[in-house]
Amino acid sequence: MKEPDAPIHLIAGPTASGKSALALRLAREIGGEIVNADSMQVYRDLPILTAQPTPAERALAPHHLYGVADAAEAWSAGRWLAAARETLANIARRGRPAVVVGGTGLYFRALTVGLADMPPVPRAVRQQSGALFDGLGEARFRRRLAAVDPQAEARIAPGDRQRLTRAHEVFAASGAPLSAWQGATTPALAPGSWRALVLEPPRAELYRRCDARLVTMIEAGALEEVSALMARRLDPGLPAMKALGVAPLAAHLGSVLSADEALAAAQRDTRRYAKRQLTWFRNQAPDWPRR
RNA sequence: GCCUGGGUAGCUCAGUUGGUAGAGCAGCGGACUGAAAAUCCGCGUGUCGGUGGUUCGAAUCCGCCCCCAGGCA
Repeated sequence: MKEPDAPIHLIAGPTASGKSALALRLAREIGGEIVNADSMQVYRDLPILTAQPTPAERALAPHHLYGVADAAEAWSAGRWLAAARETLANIARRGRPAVVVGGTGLYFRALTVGLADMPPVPRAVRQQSGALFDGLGEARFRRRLAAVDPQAEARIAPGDRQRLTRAHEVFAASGAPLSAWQGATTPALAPGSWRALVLEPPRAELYRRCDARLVTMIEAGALEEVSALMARRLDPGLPAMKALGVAPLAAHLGSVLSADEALAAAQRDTRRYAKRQLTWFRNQAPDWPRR
């Protein structure tokens, strides 16, 4: 009788919930390898501010997909999924269990439900869609979109420029509506091959940990990280530039905010993010066990 | 102890001549298919310090008490 494949453990939860520590403990216990499922921890420019595992922690078990991209690169769910598939395949080839840990719900969905298999949208097309939206205004842009993808237009909430332009650019680049592409997806992970767990600390405690962590990050050099990142003068629209804390800390470095104001803003943004994550897992992954 | 100014949402405060209260911030709920630490939608959550009284009706007026901040002793 064939031994079942080494299982894949998925550990999800809001920021500051203790996911990384749990993943590390589990990985050491079962001889597994850790794979990052966090959209910001893939960038190497802000290891402190994005709470990446420290070198000491990383020495205790193999870690993958942490700090593998440059902030000047724009990763995406698709880019991450491709990297994760490859990483997981390699781990499986070694016959070791994998522990996928992170807070990006969409990435877990890509793994367990799948991502529409559509061609990438050229940067120029994307810029055109954005410019069109700004030129026409939402109402007229929506009419234009409804002509080619009425389903997407009807589904996207008022004011959601990002999704409206996304639907438009996919049609412009591929000739088929986004809704059609999204019709069928296949999970990257075979059903039954994985086990998931969602960490859900009590709200008050989670917020305390978020607040405390920002203080620790600043003591550990988060400001210097942001300072170095700002010095690169990258496109502010890049994903890495939107990491929590970058905007307020940069504002402090530019003397727009006091240190206290910047800290308070970064803490508040982090709490709000944690709340959004809780909402996502609560409603998008209601069947996953909690702890 | 006396005088003055305050006690209204988690915080800072508004509240016209009495008609069971509203802003900002914080917070809460929700959406989520390649920017997802993103993007967007929705929601006042309240013994008006307490207690008697006047009144058809009190956050608003009166009495007493409690608390806070200043001032005088």
